[in-house]
Amino acid sequence: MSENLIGYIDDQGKIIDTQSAGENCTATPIEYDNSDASLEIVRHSTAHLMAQAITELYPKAQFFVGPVVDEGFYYDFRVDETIGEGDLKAIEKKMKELIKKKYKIEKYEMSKAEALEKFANDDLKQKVMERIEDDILSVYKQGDFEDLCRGPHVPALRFLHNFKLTRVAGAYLGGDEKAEMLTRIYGIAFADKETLKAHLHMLEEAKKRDHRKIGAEMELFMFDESAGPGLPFWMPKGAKLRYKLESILHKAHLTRGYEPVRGPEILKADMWRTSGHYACYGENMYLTTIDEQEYGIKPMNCLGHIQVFKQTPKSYRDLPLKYYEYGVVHRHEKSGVLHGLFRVREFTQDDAHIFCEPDQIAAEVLEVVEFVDSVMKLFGFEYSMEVATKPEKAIGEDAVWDVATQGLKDALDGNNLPYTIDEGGGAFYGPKIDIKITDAIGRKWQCGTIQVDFNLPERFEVEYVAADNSRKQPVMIHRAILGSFERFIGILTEHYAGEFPFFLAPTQIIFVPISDSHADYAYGLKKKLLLEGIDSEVYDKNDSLNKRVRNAEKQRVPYVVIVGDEEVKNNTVAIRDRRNKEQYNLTQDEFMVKLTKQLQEGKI
RNA sequence: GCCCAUAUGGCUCAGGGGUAGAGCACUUCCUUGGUAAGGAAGAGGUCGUGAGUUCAAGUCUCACUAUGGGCUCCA
Repeated sequence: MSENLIGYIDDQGKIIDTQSAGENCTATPIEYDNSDASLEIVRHSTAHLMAQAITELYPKAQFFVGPVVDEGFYYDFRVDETIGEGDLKAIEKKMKELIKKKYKIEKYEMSKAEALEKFANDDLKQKVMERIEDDILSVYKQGDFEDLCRGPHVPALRFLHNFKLTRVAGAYLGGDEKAEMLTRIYGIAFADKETLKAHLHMLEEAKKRDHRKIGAEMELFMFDESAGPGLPFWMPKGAKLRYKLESILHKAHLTRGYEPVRGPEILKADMWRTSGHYACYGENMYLTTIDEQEYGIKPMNCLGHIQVFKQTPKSYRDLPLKYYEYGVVHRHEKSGVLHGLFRVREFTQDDAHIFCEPDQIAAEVLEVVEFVDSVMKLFGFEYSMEVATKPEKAIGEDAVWDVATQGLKDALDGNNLPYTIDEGGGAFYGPKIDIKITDAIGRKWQCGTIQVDFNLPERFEVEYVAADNSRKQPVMIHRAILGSFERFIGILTEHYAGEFPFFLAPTQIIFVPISDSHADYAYGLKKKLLLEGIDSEVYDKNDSLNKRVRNAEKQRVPYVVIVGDEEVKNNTVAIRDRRNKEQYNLTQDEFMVKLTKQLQEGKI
């Protein structure tokens, strides 16, 4: 038996640890390394080692569950003391001490009845066992420490050298908001020191891309305590960036047959009652009273678009009719979930509603999916799609839901587009396809969404005249591609680490005149560029040339352009191309052609 | 909302009971320099807010506010 054998993996991909496998196990051996199977065992055992250390430091600690997760492992437990980040070091130290004791990890089994008896004094273990259906339970033992556990585990503690406890957090027992809150400690483990170090380094690098940090450095956006949480302010640089993104999207909508509309920011509460928002979404809405009338600030833009649609009679010839709006919405998100631009209380959706006949749904959904794809390609994003089904709080009949849900699936299936299912994740008025983007540190964020809705047209008696002169009800497809400008710009910032492509960069060029006498030439160029829709700055402060070049370079601007006697005389520019890391000279005309061409790259 | 942590000039951070420090940024002056920090002088904070303990509080306690890490991944 190899010294590095820590388990086996059978034909079904199930991991069997050495404690469970017999002497003559024929399954494929798992060696101690950084493979997925190996790390799963190692991390699970490290979670146990941590629990053992916590038991020694906090003898009264009671443990709930300690699974392996995507990014390592955690253990949930209850202690009387409060444990902070500062306590992690002590726990790590204790873990290292325990490793030196060279315990073997042993396994034994007992009936569920015996286990219930054995852990009779531990209500958390009782809760764990409630959720287990098996009749035979296993217990793992290392030194004095015993824990009910399904395994798998490494044979001995010596395999657990390379770990790091990363954070301490609170977590509800069983993820239930109404349940007690336990303490959770997260950690990560690898098979060797180098990989652990590399992983921690990667996390550090990801932190540098954090849009909150870059947003402050580049003066894109800000929050203000006196204004309120989750309410972003756009500073000039951020507003320029946003304006560029909006412009790109405007054209993209117009060329795809969408028409702009705009609804009011607040509507009478009765309208929200009719729509179902009051009942299903009321707790997230901001309500106010004006002249003894209750009003609701819009959390969605649908109602405005419906009213516009209803204003004039519509024919089947008008369908599909696509209205779009950069709709500002307000939603009362729980204070604890606010997160930079990713989760705010006021944001602007790139929202559209497509009114169409039922047999047009598939084609329209597909067209939206293609729109999404071209936007994501423009920015080089990986994304995934998810079909979300009927949630607990919902309006409309099941049969209608089934038709709509199937419609979405058919549109994707028919075109071989991969997707997953999010059971119960739909909007209260209909099922949806969510488009999720992965951010710099692997978190997934919902951006675009496509939702089929039979309910609102019915509730608001939306109609069109069909070919046979009868009145029919259109289907509404709600859709957003970026989701919100706030979140999308946050993700873009991390994606590019602030080094936005030319067509998005808030400042596209910084001119550095060598001396005062060259400033006018630079200002002339700046004006010329502005007429082409290109933003530039002239850095003519009284600093040394070297310093100005250095500072300009640090601004994450695509081009730094130096102008001196040479350039003024020949009508040229000396370019420092940051993106391509090269320097070259161009005539003014060549320069303009190059830049206007680059602007075109932002077309979809 | 809940658990834990954090909160010092525009930014990054030091100071841990005796009435505030550094670097960068900012202002003025000198320097007019050909590609990553030239020099000098100066201004700016009562230490998130409010209470409390103390002869004395950024510094200790409590509350509040804001920010950060989490709250699906099932022995």
